[in-house]
Amino acid sequence: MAKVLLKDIGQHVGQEVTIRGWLYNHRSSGKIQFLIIRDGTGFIQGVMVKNDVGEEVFSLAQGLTQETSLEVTGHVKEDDRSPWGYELAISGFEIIARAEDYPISLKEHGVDFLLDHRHLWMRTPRQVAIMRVRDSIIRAIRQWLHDNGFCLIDAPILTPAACEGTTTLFETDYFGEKAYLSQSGQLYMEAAAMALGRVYCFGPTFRAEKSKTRRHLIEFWMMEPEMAFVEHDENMDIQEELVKYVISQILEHHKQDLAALERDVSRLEKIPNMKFARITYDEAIDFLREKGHDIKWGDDFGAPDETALASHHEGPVFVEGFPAHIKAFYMKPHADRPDIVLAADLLAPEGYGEIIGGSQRLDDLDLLLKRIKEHKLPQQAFEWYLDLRRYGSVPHSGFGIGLERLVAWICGLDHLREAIPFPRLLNRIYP
RNA sequence: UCCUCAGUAGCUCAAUGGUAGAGCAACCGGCUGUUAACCGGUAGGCUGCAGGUUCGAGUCCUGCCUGGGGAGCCA
Repeated sequence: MAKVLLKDIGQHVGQEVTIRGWLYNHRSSGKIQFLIIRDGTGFIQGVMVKNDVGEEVFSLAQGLTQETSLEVTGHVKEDDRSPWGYELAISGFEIIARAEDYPISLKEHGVDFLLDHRHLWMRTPRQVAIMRVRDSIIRAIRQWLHDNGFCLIDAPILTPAACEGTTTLFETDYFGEKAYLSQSGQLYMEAAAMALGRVYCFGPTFRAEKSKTRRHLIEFWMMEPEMAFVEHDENMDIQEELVKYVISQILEHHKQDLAALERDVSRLEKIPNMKFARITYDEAIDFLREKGHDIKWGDDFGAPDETALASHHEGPVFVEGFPAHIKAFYMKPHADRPDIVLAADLLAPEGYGEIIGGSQRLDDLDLLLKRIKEHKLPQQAFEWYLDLRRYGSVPHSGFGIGLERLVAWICGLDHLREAIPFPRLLNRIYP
């Protein structure tokens, strides 16, 4: 008997097959039962008729509970009455393990309850769709980077000091010395870019901030490309191409998942063929002041500011040329205007906020030393980083993509916690 | 840290200061095409915790705890 995955069930119409999975839902009538079975790759409606399987099998099936694991044998048929297009006319089944009192019903649940049961919540169709899209987003980014000459370089997770020195770090004990969980692999990528030219890292990052909004996670995944001999404008060109490639790949391969998520794809479909808007920080401030926002030159954007800027554009928008004092120490100043830096944030449309932050890096040793002092950073911890400027410094640029924000935008999620399998949130580390 | 909302059955929610209820899930029964099936029945509660006001508190007051949404910060 052929053991078949549900994603391939269409190739077995007319055949007797065996499937293995879990009971998603069960409806019964006096002499006919409907068993909705999922196996991780798809769903199918199993139909069991009392006259076909006999009294004993039929009554055993009556007592099946939600999420009981099963091996089911039957005849595959096309049928429009099934929501999945195919049906299995069940001839027999075996219980692998009976589930007791499954907590997640098909009705609505609250956020707190679902997060406490994330390990089971994952089984629901919506969450499965998100995880599949997430997987493909990661693959698409890797594919594009690989095709464009980038080499994957893994950055360390345990680090001796703050990479950027600003945000709060998770402290841990490193054989009697203080160590910190990485909040960025960027500085290490700069070293790697001097070795291999074009590199990137992809790993978890940790921010011990008391952030409690839909746009924040304590632990999230970031992709950080870094490129030697690439300057500010080309940096943005590369980001734009990468984002367009990812969107087009997901639209091509995940129509069904996006439909399951009830994602309106009409706005996404325009992205690959459009030119991303680029505005300067100066223009952004003027625009926001015209709109009545309480902001002046030199201020950083708040969430409502970002939303206003993004909603004024149909697609993603780059904001470039930020005041130096609100940005990180390693960013290169503009040649004619030393008060601003060659940095750009990419804001996603539809209120999803900043998905990429990038900049050209400061390649001048003396200026970098000065910035480290200004930011009151321990110079000794950055000696290796300063070496990159001592031994053949070159212009270079890079950026960081927040994976979960990209997933949330593409899937149309209203909270980042659904964009990662096991979210770490403020005061929540279970399960 | 601040602002704001909430906490009642396993889950989602009701209940003018006056005997704590429904739907779903569980269990029992009915139904040959169900689509979060439907119909009938059974069981299920120290109303987040601690005080207070009151003849009487799920409801009003105070404090605490837990969680949601937002701000700041960021990807």
